[in-house]
Amino acid sequence: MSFTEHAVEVLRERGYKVTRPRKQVLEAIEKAAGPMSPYDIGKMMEGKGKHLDQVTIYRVINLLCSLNLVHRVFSRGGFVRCDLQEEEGCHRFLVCRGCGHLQEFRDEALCRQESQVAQKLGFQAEHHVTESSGLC
Amino acid sequence: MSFTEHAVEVLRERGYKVTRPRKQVLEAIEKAAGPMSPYDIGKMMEGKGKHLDQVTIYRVINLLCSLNLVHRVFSRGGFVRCDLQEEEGCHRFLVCRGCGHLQEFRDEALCRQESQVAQKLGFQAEHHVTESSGLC
DNA sequence: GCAGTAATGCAACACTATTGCATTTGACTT
DNA sequence: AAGTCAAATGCAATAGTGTTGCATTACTGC
Repeated sequence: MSFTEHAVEVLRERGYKVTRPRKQVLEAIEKAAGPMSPYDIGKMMEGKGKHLDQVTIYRVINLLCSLNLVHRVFSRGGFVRCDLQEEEGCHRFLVCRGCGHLQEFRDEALCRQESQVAQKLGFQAEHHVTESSGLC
Repeated sequence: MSFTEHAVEVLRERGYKVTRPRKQVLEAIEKAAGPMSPYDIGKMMEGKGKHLDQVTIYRVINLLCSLNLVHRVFSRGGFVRCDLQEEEGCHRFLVCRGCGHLQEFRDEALCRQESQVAQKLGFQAEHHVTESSGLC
């Protein structure tokens, strides 16, 4: 099952309508090589002769983020598909400053340790996002 | 020695001129309760009757970032003073989703472990940024 | 196919960020 | 204390990011 197909199922399960714009945004993100900004998606659609309003794109992306179907990559100013839905609360990106390659992964131990250190500082952590840059 | 005073010394040491705009941006960030965006800084200055061009603010902030004097907080869209210059390559923020309180800290062990996990994935990490949300 | 609501499109607006070029000014010399 | 000059700023222009309110459209369930 493709990323988009899976996401469509999640939308349905949660009671959200499966609309043309939502499918288009999902497909754009699925096919993209790297993070896509809302603007990128709009331009891509325009290029294909299918106009999508930017406001709609923002709203769709917000929804997809809240459903953990896509993740924002801060350091790249865009969004990527998320294929690691099992766990929540923690995700990490490796971003290569050479080729731009991006890899997402999770690590339970790291996540636990992070929360522990936060706790020692009097903080109840719920969610961690780590972005590492370097060379792949 | 205040944050601004220290930063001014660093600028001088590194051969950068100590200008009125640079001091103003430093003071704005020093006094701020939370992260300041370039726009915030511009408005703050305007409020005090001291105009500062936005382009200048962006350029000053870029310089301060490159000198590790301020850090960007992605999840808040702003910049905070950095008082932990000793180590480089790794920094972490705890952001309280209740009161908005922000705390920066470092943890060598966590940083090492992160790099190790990255290495196992074939990635030579140079820099990590983690932002954790939760409750303080 | 129809009804009703959720979602979209549009208009408008505010903030983020960058480039090129003319002008100014801080640091250094004398 | 005044002069030099490269570095830094200000301005104009431009493009991308992100949000709100409201009228219209189109999915979903019947």
